[in-house]
Amino acid sequence: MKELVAQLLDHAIRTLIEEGVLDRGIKNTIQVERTKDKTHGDFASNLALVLAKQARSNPRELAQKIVAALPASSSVKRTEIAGPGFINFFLNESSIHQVVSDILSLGNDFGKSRQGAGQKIQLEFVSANPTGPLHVGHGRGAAYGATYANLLEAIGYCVDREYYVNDAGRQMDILATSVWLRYLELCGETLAFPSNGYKGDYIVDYAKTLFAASGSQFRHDTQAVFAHIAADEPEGGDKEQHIDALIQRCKTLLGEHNYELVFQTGLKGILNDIKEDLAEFGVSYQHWFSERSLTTPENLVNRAVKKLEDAGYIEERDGALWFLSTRFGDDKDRVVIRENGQATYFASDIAYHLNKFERGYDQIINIWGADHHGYIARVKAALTAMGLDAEKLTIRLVQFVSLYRGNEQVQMSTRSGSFITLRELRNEVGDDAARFFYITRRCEQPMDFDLELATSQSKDNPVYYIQYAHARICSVARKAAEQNTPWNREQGLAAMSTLKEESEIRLMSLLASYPEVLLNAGLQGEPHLLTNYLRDLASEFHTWYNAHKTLVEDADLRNARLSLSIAVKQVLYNALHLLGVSAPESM
RNA sequence: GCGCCCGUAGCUCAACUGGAUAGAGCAACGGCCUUCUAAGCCGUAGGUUACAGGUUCGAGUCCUGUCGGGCGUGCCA
Repeated sequence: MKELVAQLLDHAIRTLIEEGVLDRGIKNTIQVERTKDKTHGDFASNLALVLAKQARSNPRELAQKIVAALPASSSVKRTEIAGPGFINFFLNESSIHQVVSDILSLGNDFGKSRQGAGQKIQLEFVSANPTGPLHVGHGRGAAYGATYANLLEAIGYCVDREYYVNDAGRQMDILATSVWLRYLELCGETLAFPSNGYKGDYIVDYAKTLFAASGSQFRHDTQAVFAHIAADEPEGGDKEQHIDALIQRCKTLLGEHNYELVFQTGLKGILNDIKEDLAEFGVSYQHWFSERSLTTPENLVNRAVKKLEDAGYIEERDGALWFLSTRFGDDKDRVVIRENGQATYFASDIAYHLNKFERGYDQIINIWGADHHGYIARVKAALTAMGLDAEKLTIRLVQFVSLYRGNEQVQMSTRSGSFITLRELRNEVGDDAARFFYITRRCEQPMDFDLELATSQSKDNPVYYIQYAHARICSVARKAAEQNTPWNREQGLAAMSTLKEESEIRLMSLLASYPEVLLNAGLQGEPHLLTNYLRDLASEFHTWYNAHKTLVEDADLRNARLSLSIAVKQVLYNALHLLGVSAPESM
């Protein structure tokens, strides 16, 4: 309908150009908006305001000329010029009613579009290091990313969801060593656990798994493990040096094969936990991409560095290899290969993005925690340096979640093990409320999550309000069947003109705007537009429900109202489904 | 210091990316169940959009500066 109005305006402009009223070279980007205020009609355009300057005319006069040149349409009842020169369009009733019939025939597909035309988008999100369970910050990225992907699919894009598994690097060695030390404790050794190790209880669980599978075959006595190891922080030493020395000792005592076995016990344990957690949260992926796979069998990291080198953007300084990212606007140059010959995390990232680009996506979207924003400039610099189009890559930052219990902020740190996990949050507030709550705010807005408030069950969770509207409609439909006057769709659609109440017209108009809201939310990657819409729709429905009885004597009116109700139910369902929230039939 | 994200009602947030009188939900107050689910509805109250300039028909939105908050600024991941 919005397109129709735009077409009418476009036609009018062309007529005016032919008549010589407007210059041939005039730039006309036609904007049509749904009005906030129904006294302004159903749609409004600012076209005359935008063109007034180019046409050297005052906006209201120009608006009059445009209106005069508008072709007749069976959908438009009348037009009006208002305010500084807005053109308001009032639709006639039959075109307002039409949406109910459209929704009923399209069903689950109502609202979807082909805007994306099958373009391939890769969406990478969460990608938390597999060194511990997901916490509430990851939960926000998960809810946001999963919903964003759903929205893109709904508007015609082909989406690959991917999780980048950081299964290489020092943090993983710390994890493996932590598991081994806990395992030694289970074997009966007494030791001082390193202050920089992973202290969470889950580490002990994986140590138990290892002990159950392998007995004490990896046991070494404490003296041998800690002999000549640099002192830990509490003893006045450096905790980093202490843990690095322990890692080396662990590798030496276990040997390559056994070390890998301990390493895999920890990695698989955590990864399975993460996968299960996300699956239960309704978050699924097409690919789990291993960082280790970048180096074996083919070393893509070396190839990426070579590409940069061939392009002339690598320089050796102090024994390390530097990527000259300042040539592309970065603040400083960055090391890719360290003095000790090891690739940096950044080098892996370059290789990973090279790989993404080689897979032939039309667009690549990364959802990162806000703490990674310093990486945007350097990653884009690397892509440009390799001759790739960095514009294809969009990085969306998700700001942190601060947890509160009442007025007290909950401190979180992965290393110390004192954090709230996503699983704990899900168990406390439920998956529906968690999914919904996470995306009600723009992702670049920091979020305060008050557990006491969210766990207070009923009122404060907006999701119930919307689900309740859905359940109410189901209840009415059940009631209609019980009293032997089940919904008659044909009769209802034929009698739409009996729906004359103001709230009924508003409701239909709101239903008609759903495809536009979905399109906007998807293109802009802002799911909160959809949660706002759902609240509005539920509110408009509840208002109508309270004011006007659906199951009335008059069969025409009853079926028309039932048809409208079922259409509302369908749209509630469609939107909730995209958000990963259930639509209960009764509550 | 520099870079990024922000600053809107007492609180938590919107505002269709520059449109008409800045809107919701909590919290407060007053009404509505013999009636299809009261997890609901109706009404009242709440604002110099941090501040100062600028751009134009028109600014919460864009540009500059100031103030305030969060995050980042490793040969860590």
